[in-house]
Amino acid sequence: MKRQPTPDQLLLDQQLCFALYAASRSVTGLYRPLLEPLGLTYPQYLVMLVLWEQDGLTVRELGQRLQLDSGTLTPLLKRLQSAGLITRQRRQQDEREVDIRLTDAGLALRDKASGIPECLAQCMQLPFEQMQSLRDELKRLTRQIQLSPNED
Amino acid sequence: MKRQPTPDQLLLDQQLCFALYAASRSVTGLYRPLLEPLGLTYPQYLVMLVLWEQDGLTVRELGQRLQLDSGTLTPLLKRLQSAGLITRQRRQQDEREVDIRLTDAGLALRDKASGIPECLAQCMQLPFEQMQSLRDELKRLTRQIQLSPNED
DNA sequence: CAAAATTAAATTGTGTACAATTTAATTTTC
DNA sequence: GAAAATTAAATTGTACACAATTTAATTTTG
Repeated sequence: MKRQPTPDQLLLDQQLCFALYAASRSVTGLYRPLLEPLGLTYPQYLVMLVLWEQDGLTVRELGQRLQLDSGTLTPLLKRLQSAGLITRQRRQQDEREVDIRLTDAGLALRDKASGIPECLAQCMQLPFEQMQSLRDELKRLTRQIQLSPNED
Repeated sequence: MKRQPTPDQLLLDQQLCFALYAASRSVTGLYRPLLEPLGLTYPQYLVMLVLWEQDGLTVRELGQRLQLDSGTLTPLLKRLQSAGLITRQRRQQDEREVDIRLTDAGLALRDKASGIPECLAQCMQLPFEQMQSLRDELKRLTRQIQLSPNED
């Protein structure tokens, strides 16, 4: 009954997926103390980034941008609404769609968030160029995955 | 009342964090159809990878390896136990610790999982060397983050 | 144009994540 | 060696993710 050693391909340290999963959660952890004074969670911060860039999107458009569905966004947006940062309103021209808009408070929060990216760059100790190339390689990977047919 | 354009630093597409977050969820999505026949979720698969590598760890040791706490692991491990893949037992020499061990079924599942890494590599369309370097850069980033004092 | 198909959100249910607290066992200290 | 401190899991509570279904509005089609 000699036990086979785990083949290299199944070793945790070999996995790109785990490196990604661990890095993503670590970076999110860096944001936590910076976002806490703003009263935002990390996914909520992402929504605010999108809205600061372009206000007045539908839930669907926000979802496309962030790759999140209404099952995730609807409750998250309700919390942002409770916090007074956004409004949610059915559109007149198509009542199926819900228009998400920043309140004055939501817009004002951008100033308080403006220092966060630089603070993060400090924490990560990555030269700007290296940060860019890592980011772009990850984007390429994500795009590649989403193009592939995902057998159905 | 002219609205200021969002500064570059706050643009979603500039964020390394979002590239990481999106890539991690995309890759997890690739695993889903491959793990479903094994009856595993992605975090459960990670636990199995660790146990296939070294059986008989405590919850704390598993947590160190995967960077997860007992709040996440305890219910996850209970599900693996319900699925008949592991056993959970208090250790005799220290009753605070819970020993996690593979059942025969849990060990046998390794064979069914052995093809997954290659399948993933196919999907991601990344040359092996590039996959390795991306993985190692992510590990370096994670290590860097976890070293930094995280102001307290 | 009315029935069928499609679409956008919301809802439901399961499974993480993670902070904070609790419980129980072990170590340390006085 | 008993009280205090520490430690390991478990528990509690909040907030995602995401599959699957439901609801309501719009579009397409026969």
